[in-house]
Amino acid sequence: MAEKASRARPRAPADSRPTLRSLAVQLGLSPASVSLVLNHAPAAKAIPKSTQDRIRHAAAAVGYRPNSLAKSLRHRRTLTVGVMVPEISEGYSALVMSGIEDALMHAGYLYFVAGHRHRADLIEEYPRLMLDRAVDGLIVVDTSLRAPLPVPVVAVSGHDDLPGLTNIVLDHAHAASYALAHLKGLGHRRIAYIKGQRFSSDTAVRWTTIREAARAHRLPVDNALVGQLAGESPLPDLGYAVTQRLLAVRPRFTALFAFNDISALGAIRAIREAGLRVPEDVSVVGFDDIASAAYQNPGLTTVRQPLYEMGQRAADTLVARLERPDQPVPQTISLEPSLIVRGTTARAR
Amino acid sequence: MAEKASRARPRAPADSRPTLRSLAVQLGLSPASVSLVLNHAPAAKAIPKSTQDRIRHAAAAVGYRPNSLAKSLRHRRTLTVGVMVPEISEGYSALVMSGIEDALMHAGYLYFVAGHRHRADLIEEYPRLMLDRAVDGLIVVDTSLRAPLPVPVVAVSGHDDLPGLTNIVLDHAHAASYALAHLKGLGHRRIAYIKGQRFSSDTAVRWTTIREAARAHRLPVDNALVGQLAGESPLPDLGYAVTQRLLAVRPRFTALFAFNDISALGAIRAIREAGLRVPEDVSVVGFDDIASAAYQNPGLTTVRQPLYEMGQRAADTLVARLERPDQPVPQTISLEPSLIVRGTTARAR
DNA sequence: GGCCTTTACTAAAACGTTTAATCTACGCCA
DNA sequence: TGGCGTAGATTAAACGTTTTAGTAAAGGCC
Repeated sequence: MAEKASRARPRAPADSRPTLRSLAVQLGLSPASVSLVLNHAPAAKAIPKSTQDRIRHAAAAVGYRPNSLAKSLRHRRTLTVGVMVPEISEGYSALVMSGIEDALMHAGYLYFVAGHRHRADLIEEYPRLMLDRAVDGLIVVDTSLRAPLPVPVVAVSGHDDLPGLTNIVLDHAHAASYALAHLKGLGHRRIAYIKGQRFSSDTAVRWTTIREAARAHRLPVDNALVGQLAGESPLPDLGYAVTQRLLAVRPRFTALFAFNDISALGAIRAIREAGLRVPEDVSVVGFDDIASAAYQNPGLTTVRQPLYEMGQRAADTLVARLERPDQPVPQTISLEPSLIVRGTTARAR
Repeated sequence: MAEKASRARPRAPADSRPTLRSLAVQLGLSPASVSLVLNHAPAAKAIPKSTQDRIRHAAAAVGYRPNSLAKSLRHRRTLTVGVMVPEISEGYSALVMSGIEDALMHAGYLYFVAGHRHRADLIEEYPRLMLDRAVDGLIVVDTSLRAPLPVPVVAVSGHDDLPGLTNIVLDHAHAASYALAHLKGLGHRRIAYIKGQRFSSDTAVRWTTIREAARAHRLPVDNALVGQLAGESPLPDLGYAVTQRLLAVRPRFTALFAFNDISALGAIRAIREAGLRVPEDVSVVGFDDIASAAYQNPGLTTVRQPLYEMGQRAADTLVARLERPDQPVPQTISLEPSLIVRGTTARAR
């Protein structure tokens, strides 16, 4: 069957995979015919069943797998997308990526990942690198884009208005309202807030909607009780630092609404170190509902973002845009938050 | 300067990037010359400085970026590697990936990510998909490989002995010894253990080394106090379930050594729900030192794996193997654990 | 003036596909 | 006999690079 092992072969060194051409030679056919058949091209119907079978069997026998670089070069699409996140090693991005992964794999795409750590040069550079690799589209997570890109882009928690960009966002008005209604219902009036870092793409909307919700619920917002995360660390230390400052303000707040779960954890630590108990003395509400929120002690009360779904939705939307480029580009897709009440909130005393 | 906008261009439609050929045409040169110059090929020294400058300026002016599919097709290397992890959305993989990312980016590589969730079919399938995309090599994290692959592979926490495979491992003997010495020093003798899932690549070594360390420290190991994680969940629930069963065994254990931090968190919850305090009544030691371990309440005492470094080391090793294929393949690279004592361990009472 | 060397490039094949256009042999019909 | 349609393929260009082997012209040397 197979050719006898020969010391000097003309083509196809042992280490490289069979190619369309080598397969064709072996079959005594042209690469064109083999290609037509293996791709179920319409033109292949001119080729008799018997030959088709011969081709398919041979392909299976030698384990032929098409070289996708060559395919992509020809087709001008790679079935590959790029994903940009601030950090890989962090609850928020990780959950979103999880959703992205499932949806992309299901659609037959592979993806590159790049973590830019909010460094402006990398936010410029990575899209270029990925475009060089001919990605068909891009998903950016919690990353604000300056200029439009020459491929379809979907932004998770993005709020930029750029041509060719679809934003997947949370309904922040509802989110703020849920949290404040909950705290108000527990009797809290003096509430501290931690805003996000300036580079975080949700920071602005979140704060705007919080103030609107506070007004709607007739809750005062004391500027002295508004802190802001400063620094690049993806760890709770930033929330810890801000909270220490907020704790110095008198009269003391009875509840705190953090920008995210990570900073809420830091806040809780600061509160405890100040000799106060959570939730008996101070209630804390986080944001995101990252995986570890449920396993804190006590469990963290938080506004849940459907992060996995947001990732999934982003990937599905991108794939849809890639497969049907003639369809209109969705501008904004909004998802609903929910309030997860656990153990860090209690009635004000 | 630029050609006037014309309705019907022969080549290079507006939406596609300039190519080497279009650049050459524009310069009145052959693609060969342009390629030689832009790549600083040795043969380019025959080309006068003036022409070189002309080429480089034109390239910069039109923003020429080489098509890397074409390059890769020609060079038979893509500067791309594949990374396989069990879960993306989890502390362990996330930290390792972080290290991988930094090292790979630094070396000029991009990478695909695939999360297989320990499904055997995906563990088979993903390497194929990535090889189809012509990755130069593969990094697998906490994933056991059945068959050798036709590209260099580095495994983080891998213990398989396959040709072409480099394993990055922890010194498990030291890890076990540190933890048990610590517990023994606190007066614990009755210690419960949680083993990892069967599919976890560290499970076997870890347990072997724990028993050896126990013998060395003259600590008894009561089989009734040995549990094993069962199930696929990457959440603390598995540790919670196992610990509930272990808590039923009398006389009760005074300390527990969990397979990882995630399961330790579940264990702590179970212990508290049984009305016991951590660490006053029961000490708990985790493993890994994932990011959230430090921010538990109290902070989790754990055996730290240098996960970031392991990822970095894996990527560096892979790149080295790719760039110098003639060098011998390192079989095993071992890194040192350390014991991080926080608040979940205390003197036995 | 003849020969050699250097300078400044170019031609063309190759990487592995896809696909529109073309070809050949055959059978059939008028 | 000539013409035509069709089955069953093939050819060749194209995707965008790289790289070896070449070539034409100019300059140097005797």
